[in-house]
Amino acid sequence: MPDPVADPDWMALFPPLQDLPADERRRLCEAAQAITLPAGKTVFAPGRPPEHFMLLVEGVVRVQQTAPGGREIVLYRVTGGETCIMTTACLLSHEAYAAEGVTETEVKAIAIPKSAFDELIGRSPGFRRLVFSDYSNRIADLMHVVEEVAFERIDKRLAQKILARADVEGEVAATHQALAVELGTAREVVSRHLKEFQRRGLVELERGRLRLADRAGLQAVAESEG
Amino acid sequence: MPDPVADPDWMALFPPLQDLPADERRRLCEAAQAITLPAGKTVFAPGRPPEHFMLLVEGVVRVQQTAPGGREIVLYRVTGGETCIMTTACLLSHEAYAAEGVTETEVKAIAIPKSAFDELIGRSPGFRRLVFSDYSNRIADLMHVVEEVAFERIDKRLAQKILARADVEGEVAATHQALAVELGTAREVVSRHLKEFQRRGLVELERGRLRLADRAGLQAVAESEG
DNA sequence: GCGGCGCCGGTGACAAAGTCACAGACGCCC
DNA sequence: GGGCGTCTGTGACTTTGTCACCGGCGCCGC
Repeated sequence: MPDPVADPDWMALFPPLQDLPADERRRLCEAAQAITLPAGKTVFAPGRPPEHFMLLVEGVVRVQQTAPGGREIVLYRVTGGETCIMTTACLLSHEAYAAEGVTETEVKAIAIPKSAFDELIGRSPGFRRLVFSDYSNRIADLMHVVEEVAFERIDKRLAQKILARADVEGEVAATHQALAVELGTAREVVSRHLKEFQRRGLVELERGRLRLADRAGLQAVAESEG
Repeated sequence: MPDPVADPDWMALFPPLQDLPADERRRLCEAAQAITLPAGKTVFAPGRPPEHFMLLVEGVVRVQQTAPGGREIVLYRVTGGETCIMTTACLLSHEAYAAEGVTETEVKAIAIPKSAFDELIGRSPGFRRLVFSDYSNRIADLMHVVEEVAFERIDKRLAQKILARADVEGEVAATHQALAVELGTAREVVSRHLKEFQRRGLVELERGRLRLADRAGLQAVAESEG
């Protein structure tokens, strides 16, 4: 029978932690602090050093970059069961944040003090794997962003994005501006392409939302070459 | 007096390793294997899983991405005293490479078997710091690339690049194609901008090389706004 | 109810960047 | 010297990004 102090609910999301001996789990749980953040809050931003290592339990954090000129681009999202790499990187190498993190939903997370993090990393091979694998995934995400931005056509990327963000009804709740930030482009560009999609009968547009009218057609655009 | 087996030359490049007790250093040195690669060799590429963790002792490895259409972009370079993150990431999370690594000079490196790497990571806080800090630096590099590609003008980036690659004489040995790959753009675009730089008296062009004629002028372009 | 204000989307004109096709120049090797 | 591959130049065109400005919509306070 599990010990409720050494096995809180959130720990189920992080299987590697369960490899730890019970007494270490207990110490970890005592050091950890559960926090809840509302949607739309800035979690981290350039110029604010973090103090804790973060495990995200529930919700979504969007990580994005803002250019001096005001244009923005979404880099990746952190969801439940993942660690916040930016925070980790800053904690471990004392560098400044180069990006900004914003909660997109209400977020529940576990904060672990740096000292406890260091100890865990040293003692638990599973925890190391967790952290390293999150790092690797972020690097893969970033390389994907580079590839998209540098080489792919906007219409293709836009089609991919709205297909990915559509709910089961085929509805996408996003302004043109929000989609532009996803792609790292300008709002006008998104507006024009959406207009063209509409002309071709691929989507129907409304203020602040759109509906997929021809999924197959959009798929064709999303998978088109060069 | 240092033990020549436990303190080979290359270890001086990796200070954290010197924190290890002498017997562990010795074991590490026995497990490690020094390798030398000629310039222009592909070190890793999508589809080939690595078997060793790599410490780069001397030389430069260029890491780049190739698009289906054949266009390429340089992501970052690995130099002496750094670890090869792509290799590490692949070793630790069993993912495929998403990029390609090519030696730009002759390269001397130390290969460490996965098992020895795991042990080191567990035992040496300094070694962990080394690996994590290399990870963080790569992430920072990649975010910088995203920012440049998504938001900066080509002429500005080109000016920065040739300033950075010029030797003390102000010479840059690179073809237009090579510069295009650095920036992730097309060769024609580079040719036209260089032509314009020449017209303005900023550079002198030759086949396969160019010379800075007006460093201050280029600097102005490199630092210009929007 | 009405007047602002801020966000949302639309548009035209233009500038910058990327694509395509092709041509000439240079270096090198036989 | 001829042939070949790489390097560079160029024109015409498409796509993307920028700028300036518009009207519409919703919301809030009065």
